[in-house]
Amino acid sequence: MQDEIAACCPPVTSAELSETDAVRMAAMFKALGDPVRLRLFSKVASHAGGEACVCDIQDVGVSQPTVSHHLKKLREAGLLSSERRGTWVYYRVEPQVLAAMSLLLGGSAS
Amino acid sequence: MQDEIAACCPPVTSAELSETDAVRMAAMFKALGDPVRLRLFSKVASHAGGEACVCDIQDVGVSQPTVSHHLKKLREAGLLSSERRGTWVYYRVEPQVLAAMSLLLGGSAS
DNA sequence: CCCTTAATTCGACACTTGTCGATACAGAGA
DNA sequence: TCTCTGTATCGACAAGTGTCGAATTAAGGG
Repeated sequence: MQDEIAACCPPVTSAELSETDAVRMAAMFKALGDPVRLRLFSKVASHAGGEACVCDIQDVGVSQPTVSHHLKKLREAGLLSSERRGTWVYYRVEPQVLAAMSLLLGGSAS
Repeated sequence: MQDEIAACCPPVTSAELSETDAVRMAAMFKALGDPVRLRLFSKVASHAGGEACVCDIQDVGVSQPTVSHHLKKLREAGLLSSERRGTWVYYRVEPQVLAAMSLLLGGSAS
């Protein structure tokens, strides 16, 4: 298992990143590089059941369109996935991507 | 040991980030959110002896002033430290910060 | 001193990003 | 079908970012 993680990348301390890998990984880090986005991500990640409705997490001090915009960015970066169920849209964390980032930074895969 | 790491933060999956912690951590992720910067960081981190002279790592496809600019950003984010020795300036990774990010993403501290 | 090499700082500019209000879309119920 | 609530998209704009060439500082060697 975890083939996708193995694909990219070993810890930064062990080998130099290729340009392509750097582009891929930088996009993920960039997605967490905004305080509002990081908080949204954190709210989803720590929410009971592993998923959260937008309505559960949208209290981060910015307007509703801005929340939606940031969630889209997190989705495009592959960090979150979304699913509509009835009126509500639920977001959940993509664990492989999270693990890949953690691994790159030198931690063990969770 | 690792008091600074413990100070910020437990894994995202275990608790929601405060606004202040989100600002602190987002700044670190942001620093790695550029491909050129991530490559520079990777080159320093994987360099023999745990440190690298600017001249060792400046071949990343952008001009030398741009390299210097990115290294400054990484320094300001606390990810790298620098020291001048004679003509050359050496950069090295700050391990606590790296560990804090990895921990936040759910990996074990390295 | 002057010259050479290493690295940073400066000034400028195109491009990206975060934010908002207004608007549109989706589903559930009356 | 009309309305209400939840979410996404649009259009606009100020602020931030990555990049460069030119100029500057730092250190060493003639």
